[in-house]
Amino acid sequence: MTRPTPLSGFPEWLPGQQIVEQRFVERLRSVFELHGFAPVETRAVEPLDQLLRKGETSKEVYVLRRLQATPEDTSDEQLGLHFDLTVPFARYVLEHAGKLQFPFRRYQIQKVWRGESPQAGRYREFRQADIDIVDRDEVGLHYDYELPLVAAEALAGLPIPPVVIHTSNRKLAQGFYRGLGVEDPAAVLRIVDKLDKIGPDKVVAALVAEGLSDGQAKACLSLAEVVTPDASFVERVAALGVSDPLLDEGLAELATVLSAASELAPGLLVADLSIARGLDYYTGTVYEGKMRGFEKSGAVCAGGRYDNLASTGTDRFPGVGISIGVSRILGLLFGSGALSASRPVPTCVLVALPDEARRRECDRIAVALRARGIPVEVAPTAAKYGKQIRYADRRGIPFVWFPGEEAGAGEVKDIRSGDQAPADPATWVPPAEDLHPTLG
RNA sequence: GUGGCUGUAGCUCAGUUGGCAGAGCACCGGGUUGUGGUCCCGGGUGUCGGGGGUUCAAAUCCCCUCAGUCACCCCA
Repeated sequence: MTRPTPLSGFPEWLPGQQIVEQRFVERLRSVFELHGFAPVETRAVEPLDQLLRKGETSKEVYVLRRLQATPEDTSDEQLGLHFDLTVPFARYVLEHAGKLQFPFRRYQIQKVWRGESPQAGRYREFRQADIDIVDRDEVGLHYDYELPLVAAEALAGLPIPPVVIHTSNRKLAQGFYRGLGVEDPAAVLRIVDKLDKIGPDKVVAALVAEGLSDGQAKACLSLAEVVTPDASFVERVAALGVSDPLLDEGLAELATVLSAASELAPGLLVADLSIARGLDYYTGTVYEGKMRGFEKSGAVCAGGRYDNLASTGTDRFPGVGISIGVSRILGLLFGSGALSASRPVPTCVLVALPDEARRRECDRIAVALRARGIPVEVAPTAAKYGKQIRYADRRGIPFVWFPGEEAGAGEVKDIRSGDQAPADPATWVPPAEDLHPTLG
């Protein structure tokens, strides 16, 4: 048996990192629930036609197939692993609409799969944390600022660099391009989106190469260069002299979002009219959150409004949502050594074992401590005390408990300070910050 | 999916025109029959990412492949 090698794009964390991820997810969940979002989990697979209902995402989807399937057997052939949590949620809403109350707010924290080529912070299997609100027929515009603010609040409570959510509106851009007489708005969006990467001159050149006139290209660039912390982008766009009803609609929507956000949580959202990307089901507001110091590594959260994702012939459930890239954030910060747990094991106390014959006595000490919620393990062997202390030290376990010569007369040592004092397993408590591993 | 760079011990890396696989840190044992970290002594712990080829001889040259990374594409 040769040693297994990693699988490209399928990261696995070490225990210390897994502890970080769990703390991280717990934090997100608690903030989501604080805002009244209900938990949902969907199956890992969806019918392929559900996944591909919108846009050209087929190349990203992993398809499921039974190993023993005969060529004639196509029963599973239509299943694919979900590549995000929004499409499965839209399906879930339609399927359970009769049992849900609208507007429906849910959070969903699960892994998703995409057949992309991996890079730093970019995986084929990764965890996302989504919040979405859907409603029947119409979903209120106020949700367009509520959701990014909840996501920002959840992230702000974690020991990570600040995240700023860049916000734009698909209608605004599309209306602008239409008013300008541009033929292929999608191509323009793709080019304009690279502004921060390739710079204004190359953007104009690429737009001209796409068939735009010099004037059109410069107008598109001017729009993309608009970045404001509040609703003042409206005047900036108006000054560009393009008029179109869809543009006006987009401007009004984005203005509502930005004026609310700049008042409720200054600095978390910026209007950035170069933001164009994201999955193709977005129809209005779009978000792209960037983490300070990691702007080049792409968005750490993203989302937007989707008016047409969930609809049967008669019912329509528009929604707005945002997705936090848990694996990406963790991968980037682990890679730069900027995030770790205070210790790679949950254990708070190691009960030292003086003699194998006294193991039962040590077990009783452990039981007494655990009964009060203190994570404890008993030393694996009756090695020299020096080795047992080192066992704890290597794992970052802060306390070693030494049983006394007589039952109940033990001592506990803080191995960081070396302080050691008599203690009773029935009453001793560690400092609150040592009870469980913390993020740092 | 396309292209560039990289891959040697747990980690960071050295390894000459092809000639016995190395260093620092980490780790293990002992000094120290029972309270660690310092210090001293001892130990290399390795399919040189994997497979194939050239050669008397390959970590070194060639081909393929896997992984990491960067750019593109796309995106969390």
